[in-house]
Amino acid sequence: MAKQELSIGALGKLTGTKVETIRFYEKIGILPAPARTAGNYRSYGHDHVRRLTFVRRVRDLGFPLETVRAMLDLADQPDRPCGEVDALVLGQLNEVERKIADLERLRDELDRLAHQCRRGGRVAECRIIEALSPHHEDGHCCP
Amino acid sequence: MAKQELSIGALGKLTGTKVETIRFYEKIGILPAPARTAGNYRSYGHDHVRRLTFVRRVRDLGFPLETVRAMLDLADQPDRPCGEVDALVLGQLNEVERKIADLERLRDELDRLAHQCRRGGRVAECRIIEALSPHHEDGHCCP
DNA sequence: ATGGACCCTGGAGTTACTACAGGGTCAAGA
DNA sequence: TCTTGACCCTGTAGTAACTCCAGGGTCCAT
Repeated sequence: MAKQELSIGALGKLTGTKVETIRFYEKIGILPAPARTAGNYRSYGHDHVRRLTFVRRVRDLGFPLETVRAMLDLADQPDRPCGEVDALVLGQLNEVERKIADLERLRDELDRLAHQCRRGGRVAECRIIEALSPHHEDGHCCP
Repeated sequence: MAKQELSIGALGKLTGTKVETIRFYEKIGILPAPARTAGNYRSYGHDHVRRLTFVRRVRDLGFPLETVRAMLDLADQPDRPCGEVDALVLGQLNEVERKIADLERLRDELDRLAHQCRRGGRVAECRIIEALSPHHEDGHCCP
């Protein structure tokens, strides 16, 4: 395989992705089909690494593939009328901020648990459910 | 339905959860089976609201049900030997912090896009993929 | 007493992977 | 040169976490 070019297995290792998942992303159009070697092996370049890393991270943050696709479209052709882009960007900004807030509450409680553990040898009380309960600005509920 | 008690539809609305999903969580043991009315309707109380809200939020943050289950177990019986609990808590603390870092980079780029849009009428350039690419401490890859 | 909104169970469909089965490619070593 | 083990190919089937639908019962406001 030519220098700079990666086999599917190498790409998988670099990005923490299963080989089957990479082929799946190609099939559904999330990743562009790469060049092939003489022996019909897929051959990836650095932009594939970046794109796949992005996809995997956004998925790991709980966004569906549909959202990933919208973000990739934005990156692929950013010179589109602003109205189209704006609602998308603002909506996602909103969701990102909600997730950050939830994760911070989760982190604080996990932190507390870790310290409590180290002191008493037992956890004794765990408020992890309360950390992400109603009252903390409800987010997506209640009419 | 007695005061304080909710039908499955009401619980769904309160927590932003589909009725079918609630029944699914009951079947796989994430939510305890609630009391039934004379007419065989499920009847939920306030602890169900809190528990389900927690489950939905943790899922929305990209954690699998297996992790949700582990967290719920921790909440249900926190008085367990610390060694057991510690690895779990620290591992999750780690993941939570990685997610927060990724979300903050995503937020910064979305923010930039929103402002760029408002100024030029076009987005012109979008670095959203770069925001979650390698280099930014790789996270879960590279041997 | 009846029509519409809501509930029940059980089973099929969807999304996003994940794991084979059956076979070809390739580099290293006997 | 030949072989053998690691890796690749396509295609299909299985899994996780929902989501939808069919066929039927409950509830209550008119």
